Amino acid sequence: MENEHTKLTQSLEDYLEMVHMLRMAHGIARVKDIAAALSVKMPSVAKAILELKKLGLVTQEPYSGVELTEAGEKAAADVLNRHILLKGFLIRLGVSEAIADKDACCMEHILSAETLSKIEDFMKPSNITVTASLKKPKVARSK
Amino acid sequence: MENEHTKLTQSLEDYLEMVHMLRMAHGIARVKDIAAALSVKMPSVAKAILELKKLGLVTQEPYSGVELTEAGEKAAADVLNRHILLKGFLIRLGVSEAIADKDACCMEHILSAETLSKIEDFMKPSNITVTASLKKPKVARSK
DNA sequence: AATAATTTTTAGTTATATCTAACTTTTTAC
DNA sequence: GTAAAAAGTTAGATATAACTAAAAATTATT
Repeated sequence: MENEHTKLTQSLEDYLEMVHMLRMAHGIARVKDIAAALSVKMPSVAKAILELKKLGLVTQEPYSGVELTEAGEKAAADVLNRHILLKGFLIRLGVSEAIADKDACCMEHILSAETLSKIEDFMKPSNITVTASLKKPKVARSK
Repeated sequence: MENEHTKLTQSLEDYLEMVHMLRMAHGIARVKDIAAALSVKMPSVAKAILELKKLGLVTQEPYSGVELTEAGEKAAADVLNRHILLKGFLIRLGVSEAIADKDACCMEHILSAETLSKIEDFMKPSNITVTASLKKPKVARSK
């Protein structure tokens, strides 16, 4: 229960999420790889990791990979789930994958629970959008 | 043509948009009202206005209301149009008005042109979402 | 095993964006 | 028309989040 209710900054959420993704992809989250993935320099990563340590979300032996605590794992998974939901949502709207990924990455930090919940509803398979047929009927209607 | 291509920060976009809204609503945008509307203190507004002046987006006689330059008018209208589009979009998804307004206010600064364009498409009246009938048929089907 | 290369960390700088406190100008009220 | 109140400004502090430069530790090469 510790400091789980300390609202993370957007930046720290990004770092936490990236640690999670790198650990899933390569088993280990190195400072160098986090920096490359987020397009920042290594000292920026070092400072962020220090913050996340203070918040009890990650641990790190000096000069080695970053690990997630239980609370960190949960927080990272939350962010990642929002990312996945939003990316899928944008793709459903017709946005290209690269842009959907980029925009989801911004949206994941700012949307309220209510909006996220409505987007979840929208993504349920029973919600079907009718488009083309109403715009440009391709076949002449019978009479 | 001046410095129109200086990408504004999210914060400066908010101030510019608020100047525009207050001028439309009350004819004048006072420091005090901008501060109240954005929930910041007056010195924060003063600094922001100084920045916007440097960028050639607003003018201000000392100790009086803030005016928009032509470039400022255009930039503010852009932000406001995004706001209106996004708020309507969220409401269409079922989000309450207050939350739609709040979330639109964050989204308006971060979404790519492509995503905004797809959201515009979605909002065209010919796009109709079919929901309830597929979830819970209220009438027994014939046969 | 010594040296070179890489990785990580530390220290210090810069920019943005907020704040409080204090000062100035303008407006309002008597 | 002066005194009080309100509005605006200036100055200085704090926090976040990035950077460069340089030091320290680890890993790789020969």
